[in-house]
Amino acid sequence: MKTEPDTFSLADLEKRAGGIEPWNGVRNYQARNFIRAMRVGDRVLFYHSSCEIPGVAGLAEVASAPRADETQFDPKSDFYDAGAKRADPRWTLVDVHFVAAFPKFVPLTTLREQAGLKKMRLLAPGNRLSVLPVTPEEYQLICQLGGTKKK
DNA sequence: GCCAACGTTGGC
DNA sequence: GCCAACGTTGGC
Repeated sequence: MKTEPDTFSLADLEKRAGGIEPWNGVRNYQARNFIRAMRVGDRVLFYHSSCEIPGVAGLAEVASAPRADETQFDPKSDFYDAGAKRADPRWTLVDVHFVAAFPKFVPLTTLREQAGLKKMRLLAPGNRLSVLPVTPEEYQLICQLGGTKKK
């Protein structure tokens, strides 16, 4: 899951009550569908984008079932969607729970050097999705690069 | 700040 | 349903 650290970083997540934040504001159908496939306990790589050194900052996990993103119904929200209906919500979120900051930040440049990550969705040209699937192998390799024992 | 990539919108 | 225009993302 991607976030701009200037807006909301892994350190910000850790400081939240219980280390939990509802991941609102996703407004792309493909990304939404990935969220809808999430289950409690799913592991998350926490990626910092649009910053000085983009890369994976650490680990989080899914802490709720997918549910309606309330900001779609709030006219005052930046994420308001006039076309979204209560009876059939258009946009979905999960709660994200802090797990750990990597002892070693894993920059995007390092990810690109890995033979084992050639097919990773995050590294595909023109990728713009804020939520992307990761294979267990990719997850494990990136944990090793980050200096965290695999879980 | 630039630009490539891609999603969305809206005219037809 | 096509496609040009436009907006956004995000690395560099």
